[in-house]
Amino acid sequence: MKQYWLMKSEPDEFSIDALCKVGREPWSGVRNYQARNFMMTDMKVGDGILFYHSNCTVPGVTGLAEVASPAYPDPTQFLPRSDYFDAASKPDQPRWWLVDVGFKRKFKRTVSLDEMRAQADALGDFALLRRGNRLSVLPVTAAQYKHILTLE
DNA sequence: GCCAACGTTGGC
DNA sequence: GCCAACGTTGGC
Repeated sequence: MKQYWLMKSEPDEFSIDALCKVGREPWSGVRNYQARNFMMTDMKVGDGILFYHSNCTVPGVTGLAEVASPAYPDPTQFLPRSDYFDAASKPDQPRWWLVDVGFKRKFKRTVSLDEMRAQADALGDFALLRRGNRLSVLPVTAAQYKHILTLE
């Protein structure tokens, strides 16, 4: 059963255009257990992803991607020079896991957070719209995914 | 740059 | 196990 997800990225760090260019990217750097668990245990190759730009002028969904690999340990946790280094994580029992994300397409226009808020009735309970939500990887229902596509 | 919300850490 | 302190996220 195909599932759907929303994954946030700061466009200054890694935008939908950057993903388009490289085609596929290991989603490294997630250091939140809830977000990790989604990648580690729930995501399956081929799952759909809404690519979301955060911390920018117009936050919102800017394109589509897909889960392109099974989960594997995030290599950056073992790199002492990395911002994402985690001294407490041991290679025989990695703490942080990720999946590769593959580019599908860029939206013609951004479906903004404002627009999605305005569609709260149609979208129903949506983790992205919950107050104070800071999760960078979150589940989306098939109905929500479909509805957001109609807003493009 | 501000700040509310929230997760994590560590002392007790 | 509680909770204050602290760090981070992310909208504005």
